[in-house]
Amino acid sequence: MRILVVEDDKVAAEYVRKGLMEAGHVIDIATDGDLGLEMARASDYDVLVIDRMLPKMNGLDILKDLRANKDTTPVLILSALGEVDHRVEGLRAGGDDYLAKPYSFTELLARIEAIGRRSDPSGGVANLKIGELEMNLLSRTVKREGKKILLQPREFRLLECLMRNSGRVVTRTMLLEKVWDYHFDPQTNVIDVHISRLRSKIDKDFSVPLLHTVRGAGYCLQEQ
Amino acid sequence: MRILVVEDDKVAAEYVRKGLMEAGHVIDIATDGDLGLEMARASDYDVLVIDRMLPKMNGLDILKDLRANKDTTPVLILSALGEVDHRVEGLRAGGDDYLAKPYSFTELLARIEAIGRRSDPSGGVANLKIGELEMNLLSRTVKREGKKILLQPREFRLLECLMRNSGRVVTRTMLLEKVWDYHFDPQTNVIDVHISRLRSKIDKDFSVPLLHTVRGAGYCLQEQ
DNA sequence: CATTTTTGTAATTTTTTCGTCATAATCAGG
DNA sequence: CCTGATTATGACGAAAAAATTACAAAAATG
Repeated sequence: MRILVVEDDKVAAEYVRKGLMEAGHVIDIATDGDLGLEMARASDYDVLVIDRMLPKMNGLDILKDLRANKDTTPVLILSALGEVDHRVEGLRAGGDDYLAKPYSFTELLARIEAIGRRSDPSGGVANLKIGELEMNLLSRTVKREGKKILLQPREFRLLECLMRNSGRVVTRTMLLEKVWDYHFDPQTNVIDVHISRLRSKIDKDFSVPLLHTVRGAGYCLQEQ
Repeated sequence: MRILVVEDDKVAAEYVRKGLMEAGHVIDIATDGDLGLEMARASDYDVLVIDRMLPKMNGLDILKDLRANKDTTPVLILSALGEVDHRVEGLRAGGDDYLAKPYSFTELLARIEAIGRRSDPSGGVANLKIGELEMNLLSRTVKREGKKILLQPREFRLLECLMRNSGRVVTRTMLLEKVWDYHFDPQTNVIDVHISRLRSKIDKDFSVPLLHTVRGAGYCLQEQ
């Protein structure tokens, strides 16, 4: 795939370029917003990776400009902080997915390939679905069997993380990192408490549980 | 995988240990350079994670010493300073990868698994299969003839070890090392008990047994 | 600035898992 | 067909992990 990375931090950009090249893609790098927009317009990329914070022109403005001109190239927005509103903003502006720093390269690659593979670029609404359980990232709503489920912000992030990794075990350490931004062990049972609350909302009133505990490791969201 | 972490900051080391354990690996920790080198030499690890700055002996010196003695175990170098030349230094000394602090745990895990996979390509397979018996490492589930089998954590590790060595006899000593992380003989029949439990789950309800006893030696998982 | 909502902590209960022991079964060699 | 050694199995209780509950702190809201 031809990928444009708009990122001002040269070390980070170089690192991403190297990794994506090894994965068999062709990469261009733009180090500021103006250049990024110009390159995105001039050339036909399969995916754009845009940092939210950029010199000269904000990442979201590039995205809005492109979308205003009917450009439907899939866009992945990188944001520095995992704040709730900031994460949705990228989608609102027309992004196809977002990723909060610090991310692992594996994750970045997976998401780039996911949005690049998507057949209908226009319908790039961020929707996650496991069995009868659906999550819409844009409207921040969750449904199971059509019934609306109200989640607290933290519960939403927890479920989002589990849904993005459905079918695989998400360890406690990973949850702390992805959902709480903790890079240490808080020595409390925050996770247990929130899992319990989440369960009472998404599993309690339904016949088949989706959220399974994996003792000694973490949790796994899966059908059956 | 068996992983040695050489890191003097005990809190950081404990955090990494916990995370890697949840991810299903066996971890040893060395809190200074001398000890790290000694342990790396004495035991056979799949991956070494070495902090660059250490008391008693520099991380790079450990690495150089190992490489000078033809030890090719994959090494991931951790460094507090993310500067480019340090990265090059680490790689030049024989490291397989380099990660600058502060890093995300997810990224550390991804890299450890990546370099571990490089030396043992079979290590990265998500599914193990012997005849009709299947193990999914991502969701940590086991099936035989399509039927789900619930295993306890220790039973799962036991089966994983047997499956990775299918067709070969796995000795009791090997099982103690890989499954229990015991480096001594517990003088009890733990293994027998767990083998018995495992059998009752994977073989009992099926016509052909897969788990065979090899008297005086150990056990062997095999078709027929 | 008061009120409501949301989140995190701590205490408690419940569940699960593990290892040991006691005893039974099986095997191999004489 | 014994016999000693090895392996198999079942049951029990301690320990660990996770679930739940109630409450307090913190954050958001108007």
